[in-house]
Amino acid sequence: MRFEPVAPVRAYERVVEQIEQAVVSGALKPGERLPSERELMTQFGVGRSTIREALRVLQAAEMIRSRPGDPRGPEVLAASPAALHRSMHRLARAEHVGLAELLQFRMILDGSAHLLAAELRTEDDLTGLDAALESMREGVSRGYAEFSRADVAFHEVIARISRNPLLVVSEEVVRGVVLELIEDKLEHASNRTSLMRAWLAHHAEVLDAIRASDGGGAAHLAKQALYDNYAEYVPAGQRPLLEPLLRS
Amino acid sequence: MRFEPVAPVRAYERVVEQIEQAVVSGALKPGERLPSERELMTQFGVGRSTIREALRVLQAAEMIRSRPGDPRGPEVLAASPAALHRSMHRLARAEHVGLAELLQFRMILDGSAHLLAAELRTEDDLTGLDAALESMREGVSRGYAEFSRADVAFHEVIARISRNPLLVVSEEVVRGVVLELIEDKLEHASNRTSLMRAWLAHHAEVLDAIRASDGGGAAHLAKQALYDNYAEYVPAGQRPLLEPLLRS
DNA sequence: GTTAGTACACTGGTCTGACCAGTAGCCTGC
DNA sequence: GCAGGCTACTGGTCAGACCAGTGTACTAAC
Repeated sequence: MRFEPVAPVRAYERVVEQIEQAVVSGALKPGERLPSERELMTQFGVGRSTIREALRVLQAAEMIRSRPGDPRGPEVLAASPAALHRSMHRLARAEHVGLAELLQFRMILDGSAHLLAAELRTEDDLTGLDAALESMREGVSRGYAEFSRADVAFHEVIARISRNPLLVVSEEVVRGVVLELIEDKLEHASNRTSLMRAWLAHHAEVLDAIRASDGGGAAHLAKQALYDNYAEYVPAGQRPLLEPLLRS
Repeated sequence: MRFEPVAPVRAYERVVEQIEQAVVSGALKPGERLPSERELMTQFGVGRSTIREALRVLQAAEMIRSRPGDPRGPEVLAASPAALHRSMHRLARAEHVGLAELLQFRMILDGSAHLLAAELRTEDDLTGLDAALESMREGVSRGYAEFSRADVAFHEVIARISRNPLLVVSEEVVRGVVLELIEDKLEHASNRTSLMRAWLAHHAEVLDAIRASDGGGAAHLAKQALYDNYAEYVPAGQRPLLEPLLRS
């Protein structure tokens, strides 16, 4: 017979618990309002400081937002990857997770998204991809910022075609963290125009593979493109970690 | 000329900012202590409630932990994936992700983990896997709960061999969510012993592939095993979403 | 000298009550 | 009909208090 260690349960934790439960169960939908702090205080039978600490925790988790003076009370937010992004970013900075691991993960996600996209794409999806590629082509002459936005849009279309929100969100988060880690190095890239052209050519190839419903090909192209573009920022000793993914 | 919208900066946010900065910059290392709330109050020149709200936020981010009565003050924690785990869990439950998407995602993660494990495994890793498999074999006769624990342990070893914490954490989270969704159905499974034996055989095959450094084979076996075990709970119309992954 | 027991100073958790700046909506007075 | 101000609220912050619990230093008994 073994006993579990018990931790004292704080009052604010039980408040968080109940509100969180109401949100995830759907009893409180995004856009709806919580009662005011003073009202919650009487409903929960605790002091205002307890309520406020609970609301702070929920706010840090990006579940609610409150604004002084708003008589409608704190707002319930839609689930967003913002909190996920923050915690992943923190973890990455704490260097348990380096660029190599992030890139590895991104190759996995991006490769799978392309594979699924190639297999599941409809004619409409292809039209959307054509449009996204065209924006990128225009972006080349409009400067890096514009091109980058079009690039992100292309990736988002791919992710959407794969029809898996988890894939979409994870990829978005990891992409953001990767960019934050190397943005200073990217700033100094000299030959941006040729980089953009190469990137554009990659995407055109990917699109061809997707059009041909060649999932394996699209996945490989996507992973290869990530490797070609970012591997130089990964310490040489860790690059072998990425290579098995290119062969799959 | 465009202006940025400004958001009022709360006092507790600036407290969070400073403490967080001290932690990520390394000025405060894990295991070290923050001053007591009353001391922080005078250092920051704010009231105790402000300090407490800041500490709550940091605590929700798993950066510190405080215990009443400890005269050494709040403890700075080492970076851990716990916060990431929580936010991913929340997102998975909130986003309209069904069993099909979860399983798809898990096949991707598990497949990639097995692929990497097969390519990166050392002799020591193989020893660890042998031990884990042995525990599973013993678990068969000790009942489902014991077997399940050994199974989880096996998966964790695999994930650790792949040497990517993101993969480890994501897979753990998704596995948890999947189990939550179907646990009621699993409870009623009648022929548990034969299920366990089949599962065990699967794992032995996987181990063989990993021993042979056959990444593709290990990945395929892992995905196939997930499909065989869980596809029956996925609505028939959504099963085609999973099949492209089996062919990669 | 060692040890059991106790007193104390301190911790975080919670409550109360207060004040402030700001908001939304009503409600005048034109 | 409408601009402008009034008012009742909101959240943000502070001050002060009490409590249960902890760690430590001191004391008393052996």
